[in-house]
Amino acid sequence: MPKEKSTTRKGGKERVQRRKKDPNAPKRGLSAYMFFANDNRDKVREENPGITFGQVGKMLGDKWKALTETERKPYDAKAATDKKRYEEEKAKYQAQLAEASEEESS
DNA sequence: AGTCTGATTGTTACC
DNA sequence: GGTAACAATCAGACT
Repeated sequence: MPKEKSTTRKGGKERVQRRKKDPNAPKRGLSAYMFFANDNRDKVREENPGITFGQVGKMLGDKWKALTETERKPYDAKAATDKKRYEEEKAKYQAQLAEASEEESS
């Protein structure tokens, strides 16, 4: 493992729309957790009717890690698929940059 | 060359 | 509409 830095907002401040140097911002693909949540959100809520987001989120994360790589596989696979999608965006995004640069040469 | 931070993604629930 | 923990992630910016 590279580094175990708490992915949690260190400052716990507003991390909404920030730094955006990308012209067309190729956004990133979804994370395995996103797909995991997509499949668990309704399931967790079903077993926990009336559960608030705070509980769902924490519980989801706990279960997420509870899963083994094998169980994460399908989710990771989806994440990888989404990543590919992002790759296309990134490719186009960079292609546009190159094009713009070329035109700029004019 | 290597690291690290910042930005982004999606969920639900509430104001 | 936006924000809040939850986790991943990845690419660009920085040293």
